Amino acid sequence: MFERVLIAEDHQSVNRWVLQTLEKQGASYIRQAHYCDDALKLLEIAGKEGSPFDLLITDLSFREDRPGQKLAGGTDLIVAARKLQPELKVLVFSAEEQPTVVSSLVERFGINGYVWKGPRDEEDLPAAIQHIFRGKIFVSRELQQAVRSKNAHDFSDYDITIISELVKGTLQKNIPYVLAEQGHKAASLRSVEKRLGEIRDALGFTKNEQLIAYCKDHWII
Amino acid sequence: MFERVLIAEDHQSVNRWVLQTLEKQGASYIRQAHYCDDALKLLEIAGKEGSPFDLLITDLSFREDRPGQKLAGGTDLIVAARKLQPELKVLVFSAEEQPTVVSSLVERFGINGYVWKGPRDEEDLPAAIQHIFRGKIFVSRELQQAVRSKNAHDFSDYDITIISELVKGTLQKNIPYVLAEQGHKAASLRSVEKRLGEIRDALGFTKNEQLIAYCKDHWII
DNA sequence: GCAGAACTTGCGGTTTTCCGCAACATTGGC
DNA sequence: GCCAATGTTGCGGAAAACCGCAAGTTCTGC
Repeated sequence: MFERVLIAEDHQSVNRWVLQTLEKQGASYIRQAHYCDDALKLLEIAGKEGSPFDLLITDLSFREDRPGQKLAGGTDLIVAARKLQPELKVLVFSAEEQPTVVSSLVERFGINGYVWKGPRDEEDLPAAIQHIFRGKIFVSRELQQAVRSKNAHDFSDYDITIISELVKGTLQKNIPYVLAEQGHKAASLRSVEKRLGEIRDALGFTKNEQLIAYCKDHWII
Repeated sequence: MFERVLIAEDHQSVNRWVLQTLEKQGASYIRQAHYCDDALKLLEIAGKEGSPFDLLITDLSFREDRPGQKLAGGTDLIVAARKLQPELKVLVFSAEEQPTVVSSLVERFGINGYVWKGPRDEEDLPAAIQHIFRGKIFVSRELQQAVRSKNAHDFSDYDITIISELVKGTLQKNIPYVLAEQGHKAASLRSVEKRLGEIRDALGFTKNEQLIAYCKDHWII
Protein backbone atom coordinates (compact mmCIF):
# COMPACT_ATOMS: atom_id res chain seq x y z
CA MET A 1 0.00 0.00 0.00
CA PHE A 2 1.01 3.63 -0.29
CA GLU A 3 3.72 4.62 2.14
CA ARG A 4 4.01 8.38 1.82
CA VAL A 5 0.87 10.38 1.39
CA LEU A 6 0.15 14.08 1.33
CA ILE A 7 -3.27 15.45 2.13
CA ALA A 8 -4.25 18.92 0.95
CA GLU A 9 -7.50 19.83 2.59
CA ASP A 10 -8.51 22.75 4.71
CA HIS A 11 -11.30 21.23 6.74
CA GLN A 12 -9.88 19.88 9.93
CA SER A 13 -12.58 17.28 10.47
CA VAL A 14 -12.32 15.84 6.99
CA ASN A 15 -8.61 15.90 7.33
CA ARG A 16 -8.63 13.83 10.45
CA TRP A 17 -10.88 11.25 8.93
CA VAL A 18 -8.81 10.90 5.78
CA LEU A 19 -5.79 10.50 7.96
CA GLN A 20 -7.35 7.70 9.91
CA THR A 21 -8.38 5.95 6.75
CA LEU A 22 -4.85 6.10 5.45
CA GLU A 23 -3.41 4.85 8.69
CA LYS A 24 -5.76 1.91 8.62
CA GLN A 25 -4.50 1.09 5.16
CA GLY A 26 -0.95 1.11 6.39
CA ALA A 27 0.48 4.40 5.16
CA SER A 28 3.55 5.09 7.26
CA TYR A 29 4.20 8.74 6.53
CA ILE A 30 1.28 11.10 6.19
CA ARG A 31 1.48 14.86 5.97
CA GLN A 32 -1.29 17.41 5.85
CA ALA A 33 -1.43 20.84 4.27
CA HIS A 34 -4.18 23.37 4.75
CA TYR A 35 -3.18 25.50 1.81
CA CYS A 36 -2.24 24.59 -1.72
CA ASP A 37 1.02 26.48 -1.49
CA ASP A 38 2.01 24.55 1.58
CA ALA A 39 1.19 21.32 -0.14
CA LEU A 40 3.35 22.16 -3.11
CA LYS A 41 6.18 23.16 -0.83
CA LEU A 42 5.99 19.84 0.96
CA LEU A 43 6.10 18.04 -2.34
CA GLU A 44 9.15 20.01 -3.38
CA ILE A 45 11.00 19.34 -0.18
CA ALA A 46 10.21 15.67 -0.23
CA GLY A 47 11.40 15.47 -3.82
CA LYS A 48 14.67 17.21 -3.03
CA GLU A 49 15.27 14.95 -0.09
CA GLY A 50 14.93 11.94 -2.35
CA SER A 51 11.87 10.57 -0.61
CA PRO A 52 8.95 11.82 -2.70
CA PHE A 53 5.32 11.27 -1.85
CA ASP A 54 3.48 8.39 -3.46
CA LEU A 55 0.03 9.85 -3.35
CA LEU A 56 -1.59 13.25 -3.14
CA ILE A 57 -5.11 13.53 -1.86
CA THR A 58 -6.51 16.98 -2.48
CA ASP A 59 -9.70 18.97 -2.33
CA LEU A 60 -10.56 21.31 -5.18
CA SER A 61 -11.64 24.43 -3.35
CA PHE A 62 -9.81 26.01 -0.47
CA ARG A 63 -10.65 28.95 1.70
CA GLU A 64 -8.57 31.88 0.66
CA ASP A 65 -8.01 33.41 4.02
CA ARG A 66 -4.34 33.82 3.49
CA PRO A 67 -3.24 36.53 1.12
CA GLY A 68 -0.60 36.15 -1.53
CA GLN A 69 -1.22 32.56 -2.45
CA LYS A 70 0.31 31.43 -5.67
CA LEU A 71 -1.99 28.53 -6.27
CA ALA A 72 -5.65 29.34 -6.58
CA GLY A 73 -7.05 25.94 -5.83
CA GLY A 74 -6.81 22.22 -6.17
CA THR A 75 -6.59 22.24 -9.92
CA ASP A 76 -3.56 24.50 -9.84
CA LEU A 77 -2.01 22.31 -7.23
CA ILE A 78 -2.50 19.24 -9.38
CA VAL A 79 -0.91 20.89 -12.38
CA ALA A 80 2.05 22.12 -10.37
CA ALA A 81 2.46 18.81 -8.61
CA ARG A 82 2.46 16.86 -11.83
CA LYS A 83 5.03 19.18 -13.32
CA LEU A 84 7.22 18.56 -10.35
CA GLN A 85 6.65 14.86 -10.09
CA PRO A 86 4.88 13.39 -13.09
CA GLU A 87 4.39 9.90 -11.72
CA LEU A 88 2.68 11.14 -8.55
CA LYS A 89 -0.71 9.57 -8.03
CA VAL A 90 -3.44 12.12 -7.47
CA LEU A 91 -6.78 11.52 -5.83
CA VAL A 92 -9.26 14.35 -5.73
CA PHE A 93 -11.63 14.36 -2.79
CA SER A 94 -14.18 17.07 -3.25
CA ALA A 95 -17.82 18.00 -2.96
CA GLU A 96 -17.87 19.33 -6.49
CA GLU A 97 -20.39 17.27 -8.39
CA GLN A 98 -20.35 18.65 -11.89
CA PRO A 99 -19.66 15.68 -14.10
CA THR A 100 -17.87 17.88 -16.59
CA VAL A 101 -15.43 18.99 -13.94
CA VAL A 102 -14.65 15.43 -13.08
CA SER A 103 -14.18 14.26 -16.62
CA SER A 104 -11.97 17.20 -17.40
CA LEU A 105 -9.81 16.41 -14.41
CA VAL A 106 -9.49 12.83 -15.52
CA GLU A 107 -8.90 13.58 -19.15
CA ARG A 108 -6.87 16.76 -19.08
CA PHE A 109 -4.90 16.34 -15.90
CA GLY A 110 -4.87 12.59 -15.69
CA ILE A 111 -5.91 12.36 -12.08
CA ASN A 112 -6.09 8.83 -10.80
CA GLY A 113 -9.27 9.11 -8.87
CA TYR A 114 -12.15 11.27 -7.80
CA VAL A 115 -14.09 10.65 -4.65
CA TRP A 116 -17.17 12.70 -4.19
CA LYS A 117 -17.73 14.08 -0.70
CA GLY A 118 -21.16 12.57 -0.61
CA PRO A 119 -23.14 9.94 1.21
CA ARG A 120 -20.88 7.15 0.10
CA ASP A 121 -17.52 8.72 0.62
CA GLU A 122 -16.82 6.59 3.63
CA GLU A 123 -16.79 3.53 1.44
CA ASP A 124 -15.41 5.19 -1.62
CA LEU A 125 -12.26 6.69 -0.24
CA PRO A 126 -10.65 3.46 0.92
CA ALA A 127 -11.76 1.75 -2.27
CA ALA A 128 -10.32 4.55 -4.36
CA ILE A 129 -6.99 4.34 -2.62
CA GLN A 130 -6.83 0.64 -3.24
CA HIS A 131 -7.78 1.00 -6.87
CA ILE A 132 -5.20 3.66 -7.46
CA PHE A 133 -2.56 1.60 -5.76
CA ARG A 134 -3.34 -1.14 -8.22
CA GLY A 135 -2.88 1.27 -11.08
CA LYS A 136 -6.56 1.79 -11.74
CA ILE A 137 -8.64 4.90 -11.96
CA PHE A 138 -11.43 5.29 -9.44
CA VAL A 139 -14.40 7.60 -9.71
CA SER A 140 -17.32 7.65 -7.29
CA ARG A 141 -20.28 5.82 -8.61
CA GLU A 142 -22.45 8.90 -8.75
CA LEU A 143 -20.13 10.56 -11.23
CA GLN A 144 -18.99 7.62 -13.22
CA GLN A 145 -21.33 8.19 -16.07
CA ALA A 146 -19.37 11.31 -16.85
CA VAL A 147 -16.12 9.50 -17.31
CA ARG A 148 -15.66 6.74 -19.75
CA SER A 149 -13.72 4.78 -17.23
CA LYS A 150 -10.34 3.89 -18.60
CA ASN A 151 -10.04 0.66 -16.76
CA ALA A 152 -13.59 -0.50 -16.98
CA HIS A 153 -13.59 -4.03 -18.08
CA ASP A 154 -15.28 -4.65 -21.40
CA PHE A 155 -17.84 -7.28 -20.67
CA SER A 156 -18.09 -9.76 -23.47
CA ASP A 157 -20.94 -12.06 -24.17
CA TYR A 158 -18.92 -14.77 -22.56
CA ASP A 159 -18.40 -12.77 -19.38
CA ILE A 160 -22.03 -11.92 -19.12
CA THR A 161 -23.06 -15.52 -19.54
CA ILE A 162 -20.81 -16.53 -16.69
CA ILE A 163 -21.95 -13.76 -14.42
CA SER A 164 -25.59 -14.31 -15.21
CA GLU A 165 -25.24 -17.95 -14.34
CA LEU A 166 -23.74 -17.01 -11.01
CA VAL A 167 -26.64 -14.70 -10.35
CA LYS A 168 -29.03 -17.48 -11.23
CA GLY A 169 -27.38 -19.58 -8.58
CA THR A 170 -25.46 -21.91 -10.82
CA LEU A 171 -22.41 -23.30 -9.13
CA GLN A 172 -19.20 -22.19 -10.73
CA LYS A 173 -18.22 -25.78 -11.34
CA ASN A 174 -21.41 -26.33 -13.32
CA ILE A 175 -21.05 -23.31 -15.55
CA PRO A 176 -18.87 -25.20 -18.05
CA TYR A 177 -21.91 -27.25 -19.11
CA VAL A 178 -23.92 -24.10 -19.80
CA LEU A 179 -21.04 -22.61 -21.72
CA ALA A 180 -20.59 -25.72 -23.79
CA GLU A 181 -24.27 -25.79 -24.58
CA GLN A 182 -24.08 -22.26 -25.86
CA GLY A 183 -21.11 -23.09 -28.02
CA HIS A 184 -18.48 -21.05 -26.29
CA LYS A 185 -14.92 -22.06 -26.92
CA ALA A 186 -13.39 -21.69 -23.50
CA ALA A 187 -15.74 -23.93 -21.63
CA SER A 188 -13.57 -25.59 -19.04
CA LEU A 189 -13.90 -24.98 -15.36
CA ARG A 190 -10.41 -23.58 -15.29
CA SER A 191 -11.36 -21.09 -17.98
CA VAL A 192 -14.35 -19.94 -15.99
CA GLU A 193 -12.21 -19.54 -12.93
CA LYS A 194 -9.54 -17.74 -14.87
CA ARG A 195 -11.96 -15.42 -16.56
CA LEU A 196 -13.65 -14.48 -13.32
CA GLY A 197 -10.26 -13.90 -11.79
CA GLU A 198 -9.28 -11.65 -14.66
CA ILE A 199 -12.44 -9.61 -14.48
CA ARG A 200 -12.17 -9.20 -10.74
CA ASP A 201 -8.59 -8.19 -11.18
CA ALA A 202 -9.34 -5.72 -13.92
CA LEU A 203 -11.81 -4.01 -11.64
CA GLY A 204 -9.74 -4.29 -8.52
CA PHE A 205 -11.99 -6.73 -6.77
CA THR A 206 -11.22 -9.85 -4.88
CA LYS A 207 -14.62 -11.43 -4.49
CA ASN A 208 -17.47 -12.33 -6.78
CA GLU A 209 -19.86 -10.49 -4.51
CA GLN A 210 -18.16 -7.23 -5.40
CA LEU A 211 -18.34 -8.06 -9.06
CA ILE A 212 -22.06 -8.78 -8.93
CA ALA A 213 -22.70 -5.52 -7.13
CA TYR A 214 -20.65 -3.69 -9.73
CA CYS A 215 -22.53 -5.29 -12.60
CA LYS A 216 -25.84 -4.38 -11.05
CA ASP A 217 -24.75 -0.81 -10.44
CA HIS A 218 -23.66 -0.46 -14.02
CA TRP A 219 -26.64 -2.21 -15.51
CA ILE A 220 -24.43 -4.78 -17.07
CA ILE A 221 -26.86 -7.43 -15.97
CA MET B 1 -41.00 -29.90 -6.99
CA PHE B 2 -44.49 -29.57 -8.41
CA GLU B 3 -45.82 -32.82 -9.79
CA ARG B 4 -49.04 -31.91 -11.53
CA VAL B 5 -49.15 -28.69 -13.49
CA LEU B 6 -51.74 -27.17 -15.78
CA ILE B 7 -50.79 -24.62 -18.38
CA ALA B 8 -53.45 -22.30 -19.80
CA GLU B 9 -51.95 -20.49 -22.72
CA ASP B 10 -53.03 -20.18 -26.31
CA HIS B 11 -49.72 -19.54 -27.98
CA GLN B 12 -48.27 -22.81 -29.07
CA SER B 13 -44.66 -21.68 -29.02
CA VAL B 14 -44.86 -20.26 -25.54
CA ASN B 15 -46.67 -23.34 -24.46
CA ARG B 16 -43.93 -25.62 -25.60
CA TRP B 17 -41.28 -23.64 -23.88
CA VAL B 18 -43.13 -23.54 -20.58
CA LEU B 19 -43.61 -27.25 -20.87
CA GLN B 20 -39.93 -27.85 -21.33
CA THR B 21 -39.11 -25.67 -18.38
CA LEU B 22 -41.46 -27.65 -16.21
CA GLU B 23 -40.08 -30.95 -17.38
CA LYS B 24 -36.59 -29.78 -16.56
CA GLN B 25 -37.78 -29.02 -13.08
CA GLY B 26 -39.19 -32.49 -12.70
CA ALA B 27 -42.94 -32.08 -13.10
CA SER B 28 -44.33 -35.50 -13.93
CA TYR B 29 -47.79 -34.65 -15.20
CA ILE B 30 -48.29 -31.58 -17.30
CA ARG B 31 -51.45 -30.67 -19.16
CA GLN B 32 -52.09 -27.79 -21.51
CA ALA B 33 -55.27 -25.92 -22.31
CA HIS B 34 -55.71 -23.41 -25.08
CA TYR B 35 -58.90 -21.96 -23.71
CA CYS B 36 -59.88 -20.90 -20.25
CA ASP B 37 -62.94 -23.11 -20.27
CA ASP B 38 -60.85 -26.14 -21.12
CA ALA B 39 -58.49 -25.31 -18.34
CA LEU B 40 -61.27 -25.07 -15.81
CA LYS B 41 -62.71 -28.34 -17.01
CA LEU B 42 -59.39 -30.06 -16.57
CA LEU B 43 -59.17 -28.69 -13.06
CA GLU B 44 -62.62 -29.98 -12.27
CA ILE B 45 -61.95 -33.44 -13.61
CA ALA B 46 -58.66 -33.72 -11.81
CA GLY B 47 -60.34 -32.64 -8.60
CA LYS B 48 -63.11 -35.21 -8.94
CA GLU B 49 -60.60 -37.93 -9.65
CA GLY B 50 -58.84 -37.12 -6.42
CA SER B 51 -55.59 -36.07 -8.07
CA PRO B 52 -55.81 -32.30 -8.29
CA PHE B 53 -53.25 -30.11 -9.92
CA ASP B 54 -50.57 -28.49 -7.79
CA LEU B 55 -49.93 -25.48 -9.95
CA LEU B 56 -51.73 -23.47 -12.60
CA ILE B 57 -49.72 -21.38 -15.00
CA THR B 58 -51.94 -19.07 -16.98
CA ASP B 59 -51.85 -16.17 -19.37
CA LEU B 60 -54.24 -13.27 -18.85
CA SER B 61 -55.52 -12.69 -22.36
CA PHE B 62 -56.73 -15.35 -24.74
CA ARG B 63 -57.84 -15.19 -28.30
CA GLU B 64 -61.57 -15.45 -28.43
CA ASP B 65 -61.88 -17.45 -31.56
CA ARG B 66 -64.27 -19.92 -30.09
CA PRO B 67 -67.79 -18.73 -29.45
CA GLY B 68 -69.77 -19.38 -26.32
CA GLN B 69 -66.95 -19.26 -23.82
CA LYS B 70 -67.96 -18.89 -20.23
CA LEU B 71 -64.71 -17.50 -18.99
CA ALA B 72 -63.58 -14.27 -20.55
CA GLY B 73 -59.91 -14.47 -19.68
CA GLY B 74 -57.20 -15.40 -17.29
CA THR B 75 -58.62 -13.41 -14.42
CA ASP B 76 -61.93 -15.25 -14.62
CA LEU B 77 -60.09 -18.50 -14.75
CA ILE B 78 -58.13 -17.66 -11.63
CA VAL B 79 -61.29 -16.77 -9.74
CA ALA B 80 -63.08 -19.93 -10.83
CA ALA B 81 -60.07 -22.10 -10.14
CA ARG B 82 -59.62 -20.73 -6.66
CA LYS B 83 -63.27 -21.27 -5.89
CA LEU B 84 -62.89 -24.86 -6.96
CA GLN B 85 -59.55 -25.50 -5.29
CA PRO B 86 -58.51 -22.76 -2.90
CA GLU B 87 -55.05 -24.06 -2.14
CA LEU B 88 -54.09 -24.25 -5.81
CA LYS B 89 -50.94 -22.30 -6.59
CA VAL B 90 -51.39 -19.84 -9.41
CA LEU B 91 -48.65 -18.34 -11.52
CA VAL B 92 -49.60 -15.74 -14.09
CA PHE B 93 -47.38 -15.56 -17.14
CA SER B 94 -48.39 -12.64 -19.25
CA ALA B 95 -47.19 -9.72 -21.31
CA GLU B 96 -49.43 -7.34 -19.41
CA GLU B 97 -47.20 -4.81 -17.76
CA GLN B 98 -49.50 -2.48 -15.91
CA PRO B 99 -48.23 -2.52 -12.35
CA THR B 100 -51.74 -1.92 -11.07
CA VAL B 101 -52.96 -5.06 -12.79
CA VAL B 102 -50.24 -7.07 -11.16
CA SER B 103 -50.76 -5.72 -7.70
CA SER B 104 -54.49 -6.24 -7.94
CA LEU B 105 -53.92 -9.84 -8.94
CA VAL B 106 -51.64 -10.36 -6.01
CA GLU B 107 -53.77 -8.56 -3.50
CA ARG B 108 -57.29 -9.39 -4.58
CA PHE B 109 -56.88 -12.86 -6.00
CA GLY B 110 -53.86 -13.94 -4.07
CA ILE B 111 -51.91 -15.25 -7.03
CA ASN B 112 -48.57 -16.73 -6.08
CA GLY B 113 -46.51 -15.29 -8.83
CA TYR B 114 -46.41 -13.08 -11.87
CA VAL B 115 -43.85 -13.53 -14.59
CA TRP B 116 -43.76 -10.87 -17.20
CA LYS B 117 -43.36 -12.07 -20.78
CA GLY B 118 -40.43 -9.83 -21.30
CA PRO B 119 -36.72 -9.98 -21.90
CA ARG B 120 -36.05 -11.77 -18.66
CA ASP B 121 -38.79 -14.34 -18.68
CA GLU B 122 -36.42 -17.14 -19.49
CA GLU B 123 -34.76 -16.65 -16.14
CA ASP B 124 -37.84 -15.58 -14.28
CA LEU B 125 -40.13 -18.47 -14.98
CA PRO B 126 -37.97 -21.20 -13.47
CA ALA B 127 -37.17 -18.94 -10.55
CA ALA B 128 -40.83 -18.17 -10.03
CA ILE B 129 -41.76 -21.83 -9.99
CA GLN B 130 -39.12 -22.54 -7.41
CA HIS B 131 -40.15 -19.63 -5.25
CA ILE B 132 -43.77 -20.64 -5.35
CA PHE B 133 -42.91 -24.20 -4.51
CA ARG B 134 -41.19 -22.89 -1.43
CA GLY B 135 -44.29 -20.98 -0.47
CA LYS B 136 -43.06 -17.61 -1.63
CA ILE B 137 -44.57 -15.08 -3.95
CA PHE B 138 -42.60 -14.21 -7.04
CA VAL B 139 -43.03 -11.16 -9.22
CA SER B 140 -40.75 -10.25 -12.11
CA ARG B 141 -38.29 -7.60 -11.19
CA GLU B 142 -39.72 -5.07 -13.60
CA LEU B 143 -43.04 -5.08 -11.82
CA GLN B 144 -41.93 -5.59 -8.29
CA GLN B 145 -42.17 -2.00 -7.30
CA ALA B 146 -45.91 -2.35 -7.62
CA VAL B 147 -46.22 -5.13 -5.11
CA ARG B 148 -45.07 -4.91 -1.55
CA SER B 149 -43.48 -8.29 -1.54
CA LYS B 150 -44.99 -10.48 1.12
CA ASN B 151 -42.09 -12.78 1.62
CA ALA B 152 -39.27 -10.34 1.36
CA HIS B 153 -36.80 -11.00 4.05
CA ASP B 154 -36.61 -8.21 6.56
CA PHE B 155 -33.08 -7.03 6.39
CA SER B 156 -31.82 -6.00 9.77
CA ASP B 157 -28.94 -3.74 10.46
CA TYR B 158 -26.92 -6.83 11.18
CA ASP B 159 -27.76 -8.39 7.84
CA ILE B 160 -26.93 -5.26 5.96
CA THR B 161 -23.61 -4.93 7.70
CA ILE B 162 -22.68 -8.44 6.67
CA ILE B 163 -23.80 -8.01 3.11
CA SER B 164 -22.12 -4.65 2.77
CA GLU B 165 -18.89 -6.15 3.95
CA LEU B 166 -19.16 -8.85 1.34
CA VAL B 167 -19.71 -6.23 -1.32
CA LYS B 168 -16.68 -4.36 -0.05
CA GLY B 169 -14.68 -7.50 -0.61
CA THR B 170 -14.22 -8.52 2.98
CA LEU B 171 -13.71 -12.22 3.34
CA GLN B 172 -16.49 -13.92 5.19
CA LYS B 173 -14.07 -15.21 7.75
CA ASN B 174 -12.96 -11.67 8.51
CA ILE B 175 -16.42 -10.23 8.97
CA PRO B 176 -16.56 -11.25 12.64
CA TYR B 177 -13.96 -8.59 13.43
CA VAL B 178 -16.04 -5.90 11.78
CA LEU B 179 -19.13 -7.09 13.58
CA ALA B 180 -17.38 -7.12 16.91
CA GLU B 181 -16.09 -3.61 16.33
CA GLN B 182 -19.62 -2.42 15.70
CA GLY B 183 -20.85 -4.07 18.86
CA HIS B 184 -23.07 -6.72 17.37
CA LYS B 185 -23.90 -9.63 19.60
CA ALA B 186 -23.61 -12.51 17.19
CA ALA B 187 -20.11 -11.87 15.99
CA SER B 188 -18.71 -15.32 15.44
CA LEU B 189 -17.85 -16.70 12.07
CA ARG B 190 -20.43 -19.40 12.52
CA SER B 191 -23.08 -16.76 13.15
CA VAL B 192 -22.17 -14.95 9.98
CA GLU B 193 -22.34 -18.18 8.04
CA LYS B 194 -25.61 -19.11 9.63
CA ARG B 195 -27.20 -15.75 9.04
CA LEU B 196 -26.18 -15.71 5.41
CA GLY B 197 -27.55 -19.20 5.05
CA GLU B 198 -30.82 -18.15 6.60
CA ILE B 199 -31.21 -15.13 4.37
CA ARG B 200 -30.40 -17.10 1.27
CA ASP B 201 -32.87 -19.71 2.33
CA ALA B 202 -35.60 -17.21 3.08
CA LEU B 203 -35.27 -15.86 -0.42
CA GLY B 204 -34.84 -19.20 -2.11
CA PHE B 205 -31.23 -18.67 -3.06
CA THR B 206 -28.26 -20.92 -2.81
CA LYS B 207 -25.40 -18.57 -3.52
CA ASN B 208 -24.24 -15.23 -2.22
CA GLU B 209 -24.07 -13.93 -5.74
CA GLN B 210 -27.83 -14.22 -6.04
CA LEU B 211 -28.28 -12.46 -2.76
CA ILE B 212 -26.11 -9.54 -3.78
CA ALA B 213 -28.02 -9.18 -7.03
CA TYR B 214 -31.29 -9.25 -5.12
CA CYS B 215 -30.13 -6.61 -2.68
CA LYS B 216 -29.03 -4.37 -5.52
CA ASP B 217 -32.30 -4.83 -7.36
CA HIS B 218 -34.27 -3.95 -4.28
CA TRP B 219 -32.07 -1.05 -3.28
CA ILE B 220 -31.31 -2.71 0.01
CA ILE B 221 -27.69 -1.77 -0.46
C1' DG C 1 4.40 -23.53 -43.30
C1' DC C 2 6.69 -22.22 -39.30
C1' DA C 3 7.99 -19.97 -35.02
C1' DG C 4 6.35 -17.39 -31.34
C1' DA C 5 2.59 -15.52 -28.85
C1' DA C 6 -1.70 -16.08 -26.84
C1' DC C 7 -5.17 -18.98 -25.30
C1' DT C 8 -7.15 -23.28 -23.23
C1' DT C 9 -7.14 -27.11 -20.31
C1' DG C 10 -6.20 -30.46 -16.54
C1' DC C 11 -3.84 -31.19 -12.27
C1' DG C 12 -2.89 -30.59 -7.49
C1' DG C 13 -2.66 -28.11 -3.39
C1' DT C 14 -4.41 -24.28 -0.61
C1' DT C 15 -7.95 -21.33 1.00
C1' DT C 16 -12.53 -20.25 1.74
C1' DT C 17 -17.14 -21.35 2.38
C1' DC C 18 -20.74 -24.40 3.82
C1' DC C 19 -23.30 -26.94 7.16
C1' DG C 20 -24.56 -30.44 10.77
C1' DC C 21 -23.83 -31.20 15.43
C1' DA C 22 -23.40 -30.49 20.17
C1' DA C 23 -22.13 -27.54 24.02
C1' DC C 24 -22.99 -23.32 26.07
C1' DA C 25 -25.47 -18.76 26.82
C1' DT C 26 -29.53 -15.84 26.90
C1' DT C 27 -34.30 -14.87 27.09
C1' DG C 28 -39.06 -15.18 28.45
C1' DG C 29 -42.85 -17.10 30.73
C1' DC C 30 -44.68 -19.07 35.07
C1' DG D 1 -35.71 -19.47 40.38
C1' DC D 2 -36.44 -22.86 36.80
C1' DC D 3 -37.50 -24.81 32.59
C1' DA D 4 -38.04 -24.54 27.85
C1' DA D 5 -37.25 -22.21 23.77
C1' DT D 6 -34.24 -19.72 21.20
C1' DG D 7 -29.81 -17.92 20.02
C1' DT D 8 -24.65 -18.26 19.82
C1' DT D 9 -20.35 -20.51 19.38
C1' DG D 10 -16.63 -23.84 18.18
C1' DC D 11 -15.52 -27.99 15.85
C1' DG D 12 -14.76 -30.90 12.03
C1' DG D 13 -15.50 -32.67 7.67
C1' DA D 14 -17.20 -31.88 2.98
C1' DA D 15 -17.80 -29.01 -0.89
C1' DA D 16 -16.55 -25.25 -3.60
C1' DA D 17 -13.61 -21.80 -5.22
C1' DC D 18 -8.98 -20.15 -6.03
C1' DC D 19 -4.62 -20.15 -8.36
C1' DG D 20 0.08 -21.49 -10.07
C1' DC D 21 2.02 -24.48 -13.26
C1' DA D 22 2.89 -26.97 -17.28
C1' DA D 23 1.32 -29.33 -21.35
C1' DG D 24 -1.40 -28.92 -25.26
C1' DT D 25 -3.95 -26.07 -28.77
C1' DT D 26 -5.07 -22.21 -31.67
C1' DC D 27 -3.96 -17.93 -33.58
C1' DT D 28 -0.63 -14.57 -35.87
C1' DG D 29 2.59 -12.50 -38.79
C1' DC D 30 6.00 -13.25 -41.91
